[in-house]
Amino acid sequence: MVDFKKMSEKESAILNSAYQIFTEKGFHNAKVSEIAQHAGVGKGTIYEYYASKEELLRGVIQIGMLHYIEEMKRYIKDSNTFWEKIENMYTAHAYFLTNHDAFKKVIGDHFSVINKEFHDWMLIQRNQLIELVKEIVEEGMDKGEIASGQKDWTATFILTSMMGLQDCQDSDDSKGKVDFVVNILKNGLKQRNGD
Amino acid sequence: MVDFKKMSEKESAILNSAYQIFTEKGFHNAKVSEIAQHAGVGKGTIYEYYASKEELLRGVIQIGMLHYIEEMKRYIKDSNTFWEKIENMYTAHAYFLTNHDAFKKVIGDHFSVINKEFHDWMLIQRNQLIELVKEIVEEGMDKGEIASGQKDWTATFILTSMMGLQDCQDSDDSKGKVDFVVNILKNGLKQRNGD
Amino acid sequence: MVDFKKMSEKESAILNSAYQIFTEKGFHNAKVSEIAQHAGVGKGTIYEYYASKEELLRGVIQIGMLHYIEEMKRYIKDSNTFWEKIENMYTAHAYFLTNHDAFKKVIGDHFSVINKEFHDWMLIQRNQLIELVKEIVEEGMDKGEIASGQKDWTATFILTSMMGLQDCQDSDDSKGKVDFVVNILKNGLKQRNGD
Amino acid sequence: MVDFKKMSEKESAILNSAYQIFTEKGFHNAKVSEIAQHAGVGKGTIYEYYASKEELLRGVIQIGMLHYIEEMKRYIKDSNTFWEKIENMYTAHAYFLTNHDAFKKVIGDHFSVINKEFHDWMLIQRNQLIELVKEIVEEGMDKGEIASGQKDWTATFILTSMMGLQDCQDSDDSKGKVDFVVNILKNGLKQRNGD
DNA sequence: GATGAATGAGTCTTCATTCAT
DNA sequence: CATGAATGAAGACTCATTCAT
Repeated sequence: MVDFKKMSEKESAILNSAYQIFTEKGFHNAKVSEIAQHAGVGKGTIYEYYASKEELLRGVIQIGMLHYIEEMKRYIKDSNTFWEKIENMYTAHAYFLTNHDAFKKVIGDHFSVINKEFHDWMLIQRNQLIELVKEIVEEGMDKGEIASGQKDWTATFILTSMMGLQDCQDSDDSKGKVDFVVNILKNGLKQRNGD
Repeated sequence: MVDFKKMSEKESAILNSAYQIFTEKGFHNAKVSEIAQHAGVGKGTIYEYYASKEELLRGVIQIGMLHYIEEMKRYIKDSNTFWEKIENMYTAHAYFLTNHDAFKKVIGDHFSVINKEFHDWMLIQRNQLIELVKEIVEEGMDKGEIASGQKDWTATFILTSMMGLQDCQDSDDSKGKVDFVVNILKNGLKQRNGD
Repeated sequence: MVDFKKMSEKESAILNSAYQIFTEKGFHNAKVSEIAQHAGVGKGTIYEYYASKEELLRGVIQIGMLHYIEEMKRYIKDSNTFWEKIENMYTAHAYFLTNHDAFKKVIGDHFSVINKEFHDWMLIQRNQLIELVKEIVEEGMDKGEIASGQKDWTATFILTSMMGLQDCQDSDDSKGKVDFVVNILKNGLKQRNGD
Repeated sequence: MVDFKKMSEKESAILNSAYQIFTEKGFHNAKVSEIAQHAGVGKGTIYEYYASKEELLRGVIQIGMLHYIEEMKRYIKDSNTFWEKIENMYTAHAYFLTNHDAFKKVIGDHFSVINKEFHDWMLIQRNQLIELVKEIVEEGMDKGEIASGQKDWTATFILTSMMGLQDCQDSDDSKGKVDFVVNILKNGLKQRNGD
């Protein structure tokens, strides 16, 4: 999955196994002994390279992030226009996630502690939200308030944009950001006649 | 923080304390005994209401989610146009997060297992990404490729939009979605003369 | 099962339920709350009659023992000869155990902590012993060393007699007792011509 | 007490300590930590060898049973006649119990949950029974219905024989067994003139 | 008397970490 | 360097018992 240069074969094996086990089970449910076994090394050997389980997690994430950002930069390097860069960056992101699928779980999914039943419940909640937005989108498209097109993607885009509002600090700040984002959306989604 | 009707005072206290401790320390580092103490009840009392620590987490998240979605619906109810709805929804989201600040941590932040030092490192990584995008944005604005304005917000918006690409399944799917999103961005961020 | 006079209906219900639950699950795995529920009373009510769970167990056993001994005496009362008495006593014992089947579990079976798999293993061990004795018995019958007859019962009888040797204190004591018991067996099992 | 070959010193120590603590306090009142301390090992070490406290109990009993049966077989091996075998078996049994005194407690005594006061009460109950039988025996000897001799032992033997009637399934079954056992007794205990 | 919500002492079990080999 | 047997701190969970109603 993740390949590293300048790293002993053992360390590389450890990091790879850690990556896999962490992504599969989550940090707390992953056992050092399991990682060791998976890597084909002794438990103690891991501590030759990493001072603690947390240090190991950091190793995994660092490697992942470095690769991610490197890849991002590599994709952008040969682009000239803004839109080329953005498009390439997005492509790199999508590509990275597709090929390092599990990685996002280390970064984003902490629900491994939760059983499947509940996880499904969470998705239902999320879907409720998406449905809510999809209805609004559908109505908007019908009335011609926004450009017709992929309803699902549009709803997802709207929802995703909303998630960017996480760091508002006060009412004014949030008002400003909401305006800003909604304005972009307005332009982005409005009826386009030709282009 | 979270207020519940139809719930014994004790259960409400437990849920509130659980909410607080979970958001402060993360699920795995939160101790049931600590939650009990914080709620001013005995350890055993928690188990009268919730069969396990996980069940308790679910209780916390469920309540949070229900409130979140309820609030969302309430804000939208009296809106007529698409853009009113969207704006209100965004406002509700920002408002909710501002007022239930810690909640997003239960849902989105799993880095509580990680010490501050490392957390900072993560932010630096993230900032690297933002800086990368900010540079692109700046250049784009300078060259007139996109409308001038809030550089930070624009970069964040671009980054956030990118995060919505998480569920691509194959190369074609990702290509389509990238195109879709970039197109919206193009329209959303392009030079607007008049409006 | 067990009926008691001079006892409130509630106490009687509690004792009966305790008897049942204790015999089903063993003392430690029986929960006071379960007994209360089974008896149709509140948990606290049990403590009105019995100071503790142990006290309750004592109540159950005492009642059981009293009945057992009473019954024994009742059966013997009208017998005249030694052998009538013995026979009646044995009959009473067998009858009691058949009708208070579970009671012996409280008294004799402490393996409720052990899962089925292991319990079966224990029985196999016991059977090994019985088989061992049965072989000896068979051989003895074939050679005419003992009277022919029920092999199983004979083996069981021999084994049971052996169990009576539990309280030997030293080598001499045990020697004496072994001699004593074996002598009775010799006479009891030897070829009988006529009777 | 129990000696084992092919077993690490640590495991042997654990098993011995478990044996001792279990026999002293009973399974439920024995604490794993206490066993560990007694064995001079860490609590966790026990779990290196035995998956659970129950597994440990099984280990203790299995070893005990294996030794018991082995010893039994060893004693019998060189015997030729039926009565030699029986005598040797009985001797082995008595010997085993004398030397592994506590073992019978793990197997047969579950009253460790009960305090001394009550345990004594139980013995009194048992003695009542013995007294009852002793009286009958005495009378029988006086009247010449049975051979004179050790009254105590005779009473115990009779009582022990009775305990073998535990597995009767119905009235007929019990009748048959009672007859069978009483008949052996009749022959075993009757007046022997010469021998 | 009767109740059951509340309690918290008590224990098994896990697992990251160490260190002698 | 590599190992894995040994460790013990830490914490979820149980359930007998209490006591206000």
